[in-house]
Amino acid sequence: MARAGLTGERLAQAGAELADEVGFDQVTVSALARQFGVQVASLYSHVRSSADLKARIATVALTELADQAATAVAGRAGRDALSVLADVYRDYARKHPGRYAATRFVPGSPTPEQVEAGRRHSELVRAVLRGYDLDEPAQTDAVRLLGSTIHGYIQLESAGTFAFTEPSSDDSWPRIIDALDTLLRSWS
Amino acid sequence: MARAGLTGERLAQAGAELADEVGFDQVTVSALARQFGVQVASLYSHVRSSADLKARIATVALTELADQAATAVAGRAGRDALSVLADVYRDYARKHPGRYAATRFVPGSPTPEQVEAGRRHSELVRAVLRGYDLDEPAQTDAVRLLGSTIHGYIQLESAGTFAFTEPSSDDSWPRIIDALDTLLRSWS
DNA sequence: CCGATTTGCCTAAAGCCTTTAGGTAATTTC
DNA sequence: GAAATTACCTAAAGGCTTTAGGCAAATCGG
Repeated sequence: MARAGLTGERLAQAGAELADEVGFDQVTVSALARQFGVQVASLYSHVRSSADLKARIATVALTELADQAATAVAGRAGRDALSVLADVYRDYARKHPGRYAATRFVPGSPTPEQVEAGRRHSELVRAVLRGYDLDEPAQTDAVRLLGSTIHGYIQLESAGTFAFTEPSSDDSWPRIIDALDTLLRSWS
Repeated sequence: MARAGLTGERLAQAGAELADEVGFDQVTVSALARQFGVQVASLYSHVRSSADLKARIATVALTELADQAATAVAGRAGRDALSVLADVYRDYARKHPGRYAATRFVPGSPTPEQVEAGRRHSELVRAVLRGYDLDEPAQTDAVRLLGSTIHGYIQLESAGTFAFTEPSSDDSWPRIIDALDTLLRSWS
């Protein structure tokens, strides 16, 4: 019998694609095995559990997102950097809803890769904040504010909370980013 | 055989309590049946499906939260109102993590009760914003900003994102609310 | 108050998902 | 080419969801 060539890597990658197609919650070890035309139990040689699979998908997404954000922010500062960073997150969430949902998956204790990815993300936000000259602890407050707002907006938007009401969500978004920029500029 | 006296109402209520104890994701029709000392299939006379049960729990939580917020905001304005409203959400999330998680449950199409509860929430935020004199569309933008930030913060905080780093999450929170107050005051 | 209807809870069963145990065959290593 | 490793398999147990069909308790009409 020919082998499918499964590895933890490929499963996480395929799981990420599957998540975008059917939704992160619908990603199961069974569904993934079906995709590879393989028996369910076979995947358990590469993945410890269903939660482990999801954690791996989360890592894929978190890393991919950090890479894109890093590229986008490079060479920019101030309002420009802030806007581009926020857009990367939002665009990623729209393009890869399953992967984005995966980034919210928190296993009991995060893996080292996830901790590292998390560090990269907050480091990027801090880089953007360099353009606003804030001291500690204000800088940490600002990181939390930006993270909360951007993530919260994406979350509510994708839940449909802003749909069917004027102004459109697309119109509110840049104005909210503008407001954050103003706020950071005058952070007491 | 004595009857347990199940109704959709009581199941939703018990489901909400169970959610706080074991986590919203762990609330299953089976677990609930076990709590009532009743066969699983019996619940299906009162609840259409697992998703229906979760939607009912979401409605319970959304309504409860709107009630508390309405009480807290009554008779307050400006920064005071904003701060109290935000605290109600955050305290509710800490006290009732399962219920709060339930508020994020979005079934395919929301029930009329959920739509109504959602309307109440945005209406409350609008009431708070009356203290800041904003015209449309700025007011809607501001509603979205506040909703995103408050919800986003609670979400990240409960995921542990802010844990183990200085300043404590409790310290950042009021400063972020302050910053939002300042921002709203000077919304261009 | 009693028979008829409704309603609440039950048993049974099928389908899907997770996870473990233990086996066979393909691949790699020496 | 033999030995060791690795990839995938079959089997099986246990949990959750959901539907179908049945009995008994509560309620209603006369």
